[in-house]
Amino acid sequence: MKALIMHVDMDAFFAAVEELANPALKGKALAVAGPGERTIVTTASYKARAFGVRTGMTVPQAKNLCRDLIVLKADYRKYAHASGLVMRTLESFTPMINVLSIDEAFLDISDLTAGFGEPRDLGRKSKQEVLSKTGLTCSVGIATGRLLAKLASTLEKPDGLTVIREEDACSILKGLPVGRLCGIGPATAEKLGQMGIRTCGELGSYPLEPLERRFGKLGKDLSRMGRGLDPAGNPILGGRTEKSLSISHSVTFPRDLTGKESMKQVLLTLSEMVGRRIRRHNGTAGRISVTWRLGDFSTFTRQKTLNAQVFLTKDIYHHSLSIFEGIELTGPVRLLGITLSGLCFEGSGSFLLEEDLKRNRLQETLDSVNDRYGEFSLAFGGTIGDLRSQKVISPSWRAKGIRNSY
DNA sequence: TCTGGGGTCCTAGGACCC
DNA sequence: TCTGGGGTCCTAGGACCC
Repeated sequence: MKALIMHVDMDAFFAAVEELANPALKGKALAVAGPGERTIVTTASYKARAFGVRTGMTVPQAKNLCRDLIVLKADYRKYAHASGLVMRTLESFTPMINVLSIDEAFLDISDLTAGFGEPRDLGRKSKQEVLSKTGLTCSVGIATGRLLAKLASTLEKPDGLTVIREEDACSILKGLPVGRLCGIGPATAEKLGQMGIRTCGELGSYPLEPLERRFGKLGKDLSRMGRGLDPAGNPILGGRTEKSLSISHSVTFPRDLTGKESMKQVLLTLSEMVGRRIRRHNGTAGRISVTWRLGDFSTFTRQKTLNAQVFLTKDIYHHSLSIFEGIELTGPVRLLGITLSGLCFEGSGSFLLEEDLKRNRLQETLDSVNDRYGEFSLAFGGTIGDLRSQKVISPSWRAKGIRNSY
């Protein structure tokens, strides 16, 4: 028997949570924007969407379309809390759940429909439960695979419920633009277009060989996707918890910066931010990358594989700085970021050198004070407290793997 | 007052080793 | 007096996702 998958996608999640927290906002044209001054709309309420406001627009662009638009700064703590309620509610249906992001999850409901009758009844029941437990609406898609379930959840948004039966998949895909499938973005859609492929129907019936020649490994997946099948090797639902592969922080400056000196202060702050996160999870990093973006949006990275795993702010800063000093900046800098990778979560190990022991104790003291009184209450000289408002979603919100706690 | 921030996966070239 | 070939690690960049 084929697996039956349900995809649950919250409707205008951040905006809906804000409306719930402040009923005066209910039904208003609302946009939630990122941190900082040069920011974009991350979520628009449906009222705002009616004016043409979309995710990814700059705030001025959005306001141009909708004079009365209310713009709120994202408050991830609020969203994480609401998300926890949503996911726990879904988990009460089945442990076979794969949390895809803060507002989305897949459920394997293959063995579940017996108790709920038709798949549609189960979809309806889960929507009711989410609404009654959280006050939030979601859109649900049910199909024989993740690709189609995810597509289905978009077909009747908001507050939708769509079941794609196996026998109907072909007719739905026939005229559907390839870009509607999760995994086919603008670049791939453009390349497919050059081959004369515009719809999923055309993609599914296209000979495999030229697709593989053009796209390599992706070619086989594309062919499957055109026929409504999941890409090969898609992760299995309900697997073990996976750890992050990387931890990063970046900032876009209010105005492009030119002086390398001022950017070093930012590097130190970013080192502290990624360092605190990796220490909180008892991890270490074996690789450090520095990312910078120029005013023209060209983006570069330089990375360094380390001889030893690191987790202390001072060490992260030291290595980032050595990368940064080797960089020749060819213009004003818009964004600066640090990524830790080559992660290991088996603990920070023992401290063989007295010096390391002392530095680690100092770090633990700083971390515990910051834990109690808030980020950057205490920090090495030079960190910039202004970044402190830029809280992030905890790593358990990764777009991959199975959540185990909130 | 064009274009956030945090992620994953894939490719491709070079170094290096056997 | 010719330029094998596989495997692995490292690096930089691109595509895509929410």
